[in-house]
Amino acid sequence: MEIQKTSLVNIVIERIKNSILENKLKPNDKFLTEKELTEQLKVSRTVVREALISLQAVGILKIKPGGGIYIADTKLGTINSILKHHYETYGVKIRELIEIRKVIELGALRLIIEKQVPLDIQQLKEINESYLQAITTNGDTKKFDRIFHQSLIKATDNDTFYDFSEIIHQYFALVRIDLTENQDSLIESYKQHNEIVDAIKDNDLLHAQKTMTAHFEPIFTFIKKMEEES
Amino acid sequence: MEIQKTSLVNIVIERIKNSILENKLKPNDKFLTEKELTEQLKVSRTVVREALISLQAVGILKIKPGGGIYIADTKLGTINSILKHHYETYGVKIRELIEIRKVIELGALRLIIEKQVPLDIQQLKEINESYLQAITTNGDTKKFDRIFHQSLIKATDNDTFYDFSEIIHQYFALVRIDLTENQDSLIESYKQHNEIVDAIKDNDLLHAQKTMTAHFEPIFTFIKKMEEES
DNA sequence: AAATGAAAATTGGTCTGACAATATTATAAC
DNA sequence: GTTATAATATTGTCAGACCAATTTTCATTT
Repeated sequence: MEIQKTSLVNIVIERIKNSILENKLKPNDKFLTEKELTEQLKVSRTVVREALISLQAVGILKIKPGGGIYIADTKLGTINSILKHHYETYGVKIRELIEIRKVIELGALRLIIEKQVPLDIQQLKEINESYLQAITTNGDTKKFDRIFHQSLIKATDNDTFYDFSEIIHQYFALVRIDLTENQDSLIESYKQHNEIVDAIKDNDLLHAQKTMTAHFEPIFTFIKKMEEES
Repeated sequence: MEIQKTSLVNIVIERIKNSILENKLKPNDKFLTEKELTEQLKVSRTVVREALISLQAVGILKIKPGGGIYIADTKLGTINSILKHHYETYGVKIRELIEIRKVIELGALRLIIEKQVPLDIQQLKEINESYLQAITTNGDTKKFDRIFHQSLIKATDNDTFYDFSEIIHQYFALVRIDLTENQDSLIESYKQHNEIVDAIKDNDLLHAQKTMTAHFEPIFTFIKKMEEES
């Protein structure tokens, strides 16, 4: 007997959601005001407000004090706060998150090669060269490393996969991890990036995945050491 | 300048979250009542209610009319409504979701074998036998198929991976897909299940993944046919 | 003493009206 | 035309009231 009691607020929430879909409203579009909603839906302002706040909480609407109500522009962004709570509440292990990242990256390689998606090899190489330059000039290495891996995920021609990958990444960002990387290990990463791209070009999934696995090795040994110390 | 103006409601939300963490409240624990919160936090009932509703929307609290406020027991469950919106708003392709499922399942096999987690082979076999019985007696085949795959994910010794896998599964459940399966194809699935288990037992990752890939083949061809028709 | 059931108290749901804080728009001054 | 200021619109917060659902209390019955 899992019957949901339909409160007025829930009804209003559904109506608003439908209204958004029916009117094909896009992110940052202006929505109706509280006043308009109370008049159209013929419910109290209280109910309207609670519905709006609820929809804002799950990232569908964005309420601007004094400025009106808008369609939120974050695709799956509000999941962040939920993940934060999940992370704080349940004892999430760093190792778990890294394993998931590895699954995603290896999976991306498989999708790219198996599906034979058109891939801009040159662009990947260029990103990696920027990565190298950041390494040699003490630049923002993490930025270009992230762009490289993001590009791989994007290349899978699977937007939903990319969205979830981003979620995992943001989840991962909750964890402070101080992996001190010296220049040598960074250059090794650079070489691995190139090796992965070449393997993709050659449709050599095994080689690509093997290199990616090696790419993950340092962080796994780091985690293992951390776990042993604690 | 992305400074968030801290409305009273947001402050109350943070306080309540902290309160939950500090008091180490667990799912289904009873929380404070609206009255108690208004008195403790010295804000109006309106603010308290809007904060509570917001926290309910993201799956942290559960409000029972007349019965009080409780800590919600859904780990990442409330993400569902967000995913539903995501699915309805952005044109999510079924193919994308299946590809993600494949990445997860293949990743699970890798984790199981590479990490050499202790695995109850016998139990997996038994689940699969229940699957076979369901096939031959026109029983609930989907149920046991799901249990089998769930067990594999669980066996990775990675709770977070399992949680995300469940999210994807629930996302997938949004899609109505009528893949008519005859007895023969179901029995083929049963055999593949067994083959996968045996491959795991033999630490043969390649074989396990190859079989799993074959296991996914029917649904991919089905999707391809669907896409061609539309 | 235990079980039943009605009454009372508690708790969340909705409504109304008011005023404050913020953002937008219109107006006036230059 | 631009800028500064005032007026308006919109969301934020508050208070009080009543309704609906649940829980508790307690008298009644067995």
